[in-house]
Amino acid sequence: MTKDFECTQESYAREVLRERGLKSTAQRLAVVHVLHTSRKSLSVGEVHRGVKDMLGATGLATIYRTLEMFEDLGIVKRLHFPGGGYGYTFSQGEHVHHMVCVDCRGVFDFPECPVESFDYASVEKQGFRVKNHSVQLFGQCVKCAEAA
Amino acid sequence: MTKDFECTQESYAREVLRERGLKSTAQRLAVVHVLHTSRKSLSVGEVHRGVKDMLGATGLATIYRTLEMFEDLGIVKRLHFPGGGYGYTFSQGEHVHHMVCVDCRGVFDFPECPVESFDYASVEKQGFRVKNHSVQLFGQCVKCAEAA
DNA sequence: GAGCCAATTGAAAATTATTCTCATTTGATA
DNA sequence: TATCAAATGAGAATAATTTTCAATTGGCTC
Repeated sequence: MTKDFECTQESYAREVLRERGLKSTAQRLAVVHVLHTSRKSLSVGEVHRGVKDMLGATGLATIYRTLEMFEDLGIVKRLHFPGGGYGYTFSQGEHVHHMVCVDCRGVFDFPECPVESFDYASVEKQGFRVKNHSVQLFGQCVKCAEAA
Repeated sequence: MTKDFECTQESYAREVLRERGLKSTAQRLAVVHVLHTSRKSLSVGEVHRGVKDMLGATGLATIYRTLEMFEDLGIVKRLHFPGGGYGYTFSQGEHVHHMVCVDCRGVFDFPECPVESFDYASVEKQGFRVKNHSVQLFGQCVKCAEAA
């Protein structure tokens, strides 16, 4: 693996992997590169294609394995679309939520957490202990709005 | 179809279907019954099993078709679990969000919307027009907490 | 820099999930 | 109760995901 594509995001991934005793393989770093240079969320197949463009023949199973593992490590987020289907987006572990354009599947961050100030009292009095949450906004980005 | 299982939820579904010129078939009403009498979200397969228990042999394709259609009609909601996979829960069209127990996949409603008071300004100044949103809380319900 | 070893990968098979097709059945309406 | 478009069932077809296992490779040590 040359250093052609090295950047903050990859160093971050390397670091997280190293901490866990996992290897920073060319395939894994390519997944990071493909995802973080894309402004839209990518399907498994799209990530696969991107990685193949960088490295040549790459097993699809590796992509599945990597994405699942990265999700556990907080390196990527899986976003689900209203009509079904899902995609992955790069995520540097921070608490960030996403807006997804339902037309182009573009992903836009919003760092404020709308749920943060929410009073869980009413909810927790049922005895439910909230561990984490998922918030996604859906709509249309500027470009797609103009195109329509 | 006997009236054995008739109830508010089914009348509601009948009504929605009629409004759209769709038929209230035994299979569709059974899907409603199975989902709304379950306190946990059900996978496609679980809905299928439930419907077969009520009606006998039923095509799996019908279950897929029905659930997809019901989602469009707002009669059911599809919930995605953190580790992957998803399930359906009955939903009477109201704006309700859900807490999902990650152990038993039980579903608990919370009618207040944590996102309602959120100020979209920061987000919309990027030109993104928010159309709708998805909020899910994950955690542990009382029973599963006690069992653990 | 070479050698070692467990971790990782690729390729294909296996499994699982989902959609499609089309002949048959059924609900809603008259 | 006759009619007919809508809906279903069964299974084939397709797509998505996981598993298996031999071959490769990254990160160490020397």
